[in-house]
Amino acid sequence: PMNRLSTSNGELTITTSAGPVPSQNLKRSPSSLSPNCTDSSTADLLVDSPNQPTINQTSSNVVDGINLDEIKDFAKAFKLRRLSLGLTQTQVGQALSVTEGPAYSQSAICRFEKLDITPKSAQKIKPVLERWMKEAEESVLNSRYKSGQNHLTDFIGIEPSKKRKRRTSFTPQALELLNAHFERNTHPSGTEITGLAHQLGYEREVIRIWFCNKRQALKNTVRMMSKGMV
Amino acid sequence: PMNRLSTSNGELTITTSAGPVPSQNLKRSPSSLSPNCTDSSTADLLVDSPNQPTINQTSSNVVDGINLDEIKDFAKAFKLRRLSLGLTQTQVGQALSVTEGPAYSQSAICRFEKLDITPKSAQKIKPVLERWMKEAEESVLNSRYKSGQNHLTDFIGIEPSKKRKRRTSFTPQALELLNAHFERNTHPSGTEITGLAHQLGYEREVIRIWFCNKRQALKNTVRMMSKGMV
DNA sequence: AGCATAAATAATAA
DNA sequence: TTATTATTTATGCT
Repeated sequence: PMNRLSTSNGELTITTSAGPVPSQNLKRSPSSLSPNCTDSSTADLLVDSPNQPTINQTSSNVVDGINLDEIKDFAKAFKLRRLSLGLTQTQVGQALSVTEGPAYSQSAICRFEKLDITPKSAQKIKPVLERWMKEAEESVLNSRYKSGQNHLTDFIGIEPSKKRKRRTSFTPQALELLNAHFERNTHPSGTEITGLAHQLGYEREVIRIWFCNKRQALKNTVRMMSKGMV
Repeated sequence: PMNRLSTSNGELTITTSAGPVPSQNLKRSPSSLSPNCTDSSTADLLVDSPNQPTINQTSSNVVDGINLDEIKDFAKAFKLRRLSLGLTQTQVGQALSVTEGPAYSQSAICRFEKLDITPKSAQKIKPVLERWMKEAEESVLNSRYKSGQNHLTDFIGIEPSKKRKRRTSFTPQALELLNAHFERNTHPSGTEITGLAHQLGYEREVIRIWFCNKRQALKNTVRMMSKGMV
């Protein structure tokens, strides 16, 4: 059947700050070039002894004196906390390589959360993640008592989430003009559209689409009103 | 400065079940054909009154007698809960269209979470989402006392967590051909994709995705080069 | 160590 | 609503 985790924890209480949800983002690890075939690696985290089963492959609860249930619970809690902080695996990984040295890639975080690692490896990483989680929490808590601006940023050590490229947004002036036009004529000619675009400094296509969507909206409004839904 | 939410909530307590984290998944809305210019839409949720600012654009706390802070808090809580249940926007959307009628697409959920909607719209959707969240919670709680297998499935109404597709690896020959195509045309037509897929012996979808990712990579490269990061 | 990139999710343009 | 793009996550490989 489904490979279910044998975990059996009860509740998990999450405390999240009031601050602005630092919405996910951050340019991915520069897919820069120079694929230097890192030879000087120490690849210890993910490979300790050959062919050891990963945690999610084992069914027992204790292996080599390591409490797997505890690790499973922690992994879940960690992920949830990460999400509640609005952070990506990449961000955490980057933060960690600053704090803890360069051994915590996005991949490593991913594998830990999925428990796609051996018990020994997990045991080794766990305290690092615990420490980080604790600090992250404090950082968030602090922000509550400080300026109100949360300081997770300092903590992360990187630019916080550059905004995703925003879709075109029209200025109120532009909207005014567009709406005025729309009232006169919901189907402007190609020439008119070009004129508007030029006059307002938007791409012609953007203006064209605006009229499409506007007509759609009008149609919906009419329909709703006729249904008494508005 | 940053557009911060003016929310001021305190804690948020999340209770998560023990069950297997229903890892995210679910095929996206079939990228099927027939780009029928849906005219018969009902698009009511997103358009109530013309040019009303969306919630995240307004700074006040109460508009039209609607408590925006409350909605903001709820939106956050909703997202967190959704994540803690391991559900995607798509899944919630699908579940809702079964329960509540066909007006809750992934996009709608996305917009609600981002508060990229007008207060009125939000007010209209909120109770639906609240109800759903409440039920989802109960469903999870129940599972604890029952067989141990959680019944969120019944509730969601869809297959839970299809396994992630195995990562395809392309042969050097295939890559050569694909790259050659890409250089000629980064946006192959449906027919071309089908042809390539057939010729190379891969699934059509795999080839389609390859081009998506390739375009993405190209864009990233260009962006970096223009920033002198390369 | 951990990159490169396939696959999946979220957001947005059309 | 649907199609596609923007971003994140996961994994094959060495």
